[in-house]
Amino acid sequence: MESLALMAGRPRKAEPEVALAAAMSAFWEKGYEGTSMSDLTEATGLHKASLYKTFGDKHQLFVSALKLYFSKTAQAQKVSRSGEDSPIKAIKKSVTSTIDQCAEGKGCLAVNSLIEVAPFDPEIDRILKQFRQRLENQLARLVEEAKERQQIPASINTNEAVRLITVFLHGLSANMAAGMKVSKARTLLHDQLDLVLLPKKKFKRT
Amino acid sequence: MESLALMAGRPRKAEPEVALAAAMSAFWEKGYEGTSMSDLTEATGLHKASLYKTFGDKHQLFVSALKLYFSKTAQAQKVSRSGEDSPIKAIKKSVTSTIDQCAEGKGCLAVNSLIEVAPFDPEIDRILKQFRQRLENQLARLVEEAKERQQIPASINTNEAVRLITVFLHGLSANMAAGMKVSKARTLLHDQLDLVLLPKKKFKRT
DNA sequence: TTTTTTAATTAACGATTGGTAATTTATTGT
DNA sequence: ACAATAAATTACCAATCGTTAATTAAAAAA
Repeated sequence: MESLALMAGRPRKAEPEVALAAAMSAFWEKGYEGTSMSDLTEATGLHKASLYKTFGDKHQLFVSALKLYFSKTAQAQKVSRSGEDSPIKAIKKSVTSTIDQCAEGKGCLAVNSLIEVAPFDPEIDRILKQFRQRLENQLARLVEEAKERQQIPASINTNEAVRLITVFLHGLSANMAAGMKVSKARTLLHDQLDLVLLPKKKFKRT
Repeated sequence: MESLALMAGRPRKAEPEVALAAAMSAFWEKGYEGTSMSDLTEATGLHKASLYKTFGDKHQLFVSALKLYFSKTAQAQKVSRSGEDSPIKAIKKSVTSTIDQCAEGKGCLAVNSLIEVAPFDPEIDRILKQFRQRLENQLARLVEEAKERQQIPASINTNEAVRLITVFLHGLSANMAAGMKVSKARTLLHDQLDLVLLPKKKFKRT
């Protein structure tokens, strides 16, 4: 059985990959509970029974959609910082691409799910934690590189800096879900990056 | 008809205020769509029909619960900073009380709603924006006071500082909804406050 | 005691939910 | 032409959703 070759049986209306991408968009826009099977059939162009046959039940479909979201996000970050030699610029490009992906009042599927489904769904919780760890490791590596190249002070605590950035990203995502403009989010993000990655000066308190 | 006096008719099983508080907890824990009318009857001890008679439909009940949440939050902040003369300490106490309220893996009802319902519900969106504005005005006032007392440098942009704090708070709330410990959140919050309210030093980039 | 008032309770409404079985349509292999 | 295969399609399932009407229970007022 060849992958590209002709197969027996009635030909499918849509490739599973594009149907999954459509399902991902639906979940992203309306949330897990907010997306009904009818919404999914409308989004994918497939009928209920076909969805169940191809992807299993709603939960399994959501898991697949979430994983697709992660791979797309990771690839977008990779692309956005490709060819960038400066670690600190790579950080900026990487996190900015995350923000850009949150456009159109949808926020970030990962953060939305963090609030909406993770508290009641151990499997989703595990997947989200895993993805978050990958993102944080990636950022930590770049911070360490920036230190080595003396772009930022060596006194900075890498893990703390990474946490301050990712938590802030989550906050931006929440606000973008409720309509914050991309331009506003980018400005705030760059302010935060400067704050976190540049050293502070002693200041006498009264 | 006196407010505290006896009224004709069968006595009610629970005061509307305590029923509303119970409904608020239910929405807080499970979200708007995730909380069914059955959940609400169980939480309040009232039957469906009584809930409709007392609070209107589910949406009106949610609006009332959200407003109760705001008044409780505002009061908690007020109490936590009462008697505190130092503006900068008042800021810390105020925002820390917000974090403390997010305990037990529920996050903050306002941030949860920001993601889950605001994008599809103009009325909730308006209420949330209004509440957010009140919180930001409160913080801005304290930041200005801190400047006047020279606790923080006058060079700080008040609105920007306030935004960096509130967005970070939203990020913390999202993470606490998914299980981040209160102690961890408090540590990160204090790091962020120091970052935002203390001046940065010039650093030579390569 | 009877009337009035208010809330509790029961029962039911149509619509929608996630999920399946049975059947039909369209293609490949023999 | 005739199976074999795989997907589309239709119809349907029990359960739950938010919501409401009708009735019953318990108190105050007459």
